[in-house]
Amino acid sequence: MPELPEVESIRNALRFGRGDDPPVLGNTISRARVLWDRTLADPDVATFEHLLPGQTIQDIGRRGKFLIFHLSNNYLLFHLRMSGDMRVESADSPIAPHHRILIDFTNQMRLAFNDTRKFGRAWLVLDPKEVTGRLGPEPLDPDLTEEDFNRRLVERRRQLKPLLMDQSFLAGLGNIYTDEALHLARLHPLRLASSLSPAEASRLYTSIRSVLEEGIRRQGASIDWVYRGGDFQRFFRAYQRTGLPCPGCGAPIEKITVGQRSTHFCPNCQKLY
DNA sequence: ACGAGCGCCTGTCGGC
DNA sequence: TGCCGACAGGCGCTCG
Repeated sequence: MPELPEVESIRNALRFGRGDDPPVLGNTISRARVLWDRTLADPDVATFEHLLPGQTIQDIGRRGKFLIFHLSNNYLLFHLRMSGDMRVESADSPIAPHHRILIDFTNQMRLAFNDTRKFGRAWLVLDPKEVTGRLGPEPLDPDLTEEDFNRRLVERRRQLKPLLMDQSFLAGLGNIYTDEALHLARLHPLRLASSLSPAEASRLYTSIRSVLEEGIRRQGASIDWVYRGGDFQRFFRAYQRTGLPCPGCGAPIEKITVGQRSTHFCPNCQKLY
């Protein structure tokens, strides 16, 4: 579900508002309710609901695919996994299907974590590194240089697709943006990272940044039945384009399975050897 | 270190 | 129309 650009778009909507939705930055929490216990990873429900009221949202950040609320005394983290979403609504509106956690504010608004498939998780902690400590670097971090990335890449003897989706290697890519980055870089998803030439590694570095930046610019992708407002799906080069012409050469896009995930690529532009 | 399989969940879609 | 399997933006676990 949401990958880095979608989480970043949600973060921006919560900070600055979007459409009719007001921002929640600066709001003070009046009440917290957990409607599906397993959504809360830590602490227990009673402690969570007790600690939140009175705290103010001082900032809203992101690390990889984690959304991070900086509160007065704690950090509140969400991982949206496959179907999670954040909704801002009136505090007295009816509880919609699949709402899992509700956070009411003193201004009569409410933040709802809606998650059809129940894979999403929330944490309330003193230090966000308790949750995000094992993540790899941020792909768009200016401090992540091409040299750093290429060095870490070619020392791994692993297929590119699963490596790029490994959050401890790089934080934020999922199935969509991995396929898009590999297509833009003209690299086969099964290529071993250690086999890349310096030029190929550089192409991958540039392509990852390019597709993530475009995703953010288009406010993410809206696919399946989970509409999020973004329209990056209209500009996919490979993802979910099986049989459609490659934007580079016109050959039909192929779909294979890699690491249990559907993988889309152009057999002409992205050769294995 | 790495890949494969599975579990966790609900909903949609296509084929029969 | 109804049923049934495949599949879906993720990740943690076990097992070779």
